Amino acid sequence: MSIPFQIESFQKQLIDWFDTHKRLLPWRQEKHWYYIFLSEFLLQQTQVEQALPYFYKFIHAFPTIEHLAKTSEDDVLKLWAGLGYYSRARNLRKAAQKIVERFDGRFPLDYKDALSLPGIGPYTAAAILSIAFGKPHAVVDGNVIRVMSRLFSINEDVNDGKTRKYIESIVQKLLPEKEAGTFNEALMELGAVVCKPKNPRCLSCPVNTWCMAYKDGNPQAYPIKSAPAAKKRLFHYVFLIQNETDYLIVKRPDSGLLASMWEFPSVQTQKLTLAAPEIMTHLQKQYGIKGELIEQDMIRHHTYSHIRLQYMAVYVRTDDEHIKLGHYQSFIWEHFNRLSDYAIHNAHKKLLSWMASFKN
DNA sequence: AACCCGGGGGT
DNA sequence: ACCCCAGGGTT
Repeated sequence: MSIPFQIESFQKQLIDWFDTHKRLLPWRQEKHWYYIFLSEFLLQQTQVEQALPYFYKFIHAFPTIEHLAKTSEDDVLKLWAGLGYYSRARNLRKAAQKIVERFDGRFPLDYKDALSLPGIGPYTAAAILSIAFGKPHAVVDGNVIRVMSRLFSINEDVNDGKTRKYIESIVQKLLPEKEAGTFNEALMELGAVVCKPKNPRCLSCPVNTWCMAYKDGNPQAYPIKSAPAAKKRLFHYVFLIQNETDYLIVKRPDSGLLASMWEFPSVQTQKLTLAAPEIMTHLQKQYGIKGELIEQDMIRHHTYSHIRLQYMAVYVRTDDEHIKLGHYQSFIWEHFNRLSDYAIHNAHKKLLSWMASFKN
């Protein structure tokens, strides 16, 4: 399609708004590519406010790409714990290693080379190359899709590959060669702050005179999306097992859900209404541990993007020391006060406060 | 193309 | 309780 307005006016209006209204973020102060690189990993599927404390932690722990390349996977995961999508942390470290070893410590300026880095796809490659190096690559993220679908009232499913290509072609036409990075940042900032999913602030929008959805009075109707798949329902018993003074934690498999994160040994069941002897039978069959069930927690809920998990923690005392690993990578007994040294995912982190009530 | 992969914020 | 989302990898 051809853009039904003067593109230069649109660009200027958007960039002028960004210059005066942009949020002051740490990776916008000194525009070193390493800061952009780190922030883009943190910001995948993640809000700025949520990513901020992690950015500071990582910059402090790994001031340069070389520091990041030299660290262990466990250390990266521990720093990432609580942020979710943990493959990002593993890929971040692998990408740093490849940049140091293959590209001499400098970010590759070729788009295909950037795409070859683990954890860097079309969006992140375009974002880093445009924002850090001024290369004319258009970014298409959730914000851009929402803004474009409203600007041009796109009545097609944005989850469809065709629609995605269509939006990409539009953004490429709107992109200014000279200020590609600023324009990209401005477009995403507009989506995050003004052209929000709900209650868009159209009266404050610098480009509302060109917005078809605003003209029609239905910006909230966009973007049009097909219904997501229904979430699976899972049930877990989670065992807080005490041996003398220490608790048992285990390391998850290195692929799949919560890969390589630490947790309390768990079993999947069909329901959460088992009697105590049945619960302990599961524990013995799966992990080879005999013990005494001291106390049961309440049923808790945890929702992932595609799973609705209900789980119940069980406080168990045992004299056993060794366990059957099952699908876990490894196990270790640790004092309650030391559990925070491990990368434990959020669902099980919630159990620490309950544990505090009976630790001794 | 479909599915897998977390967590917090908004309503 | 249910909605939304600053994507990439795998199959």
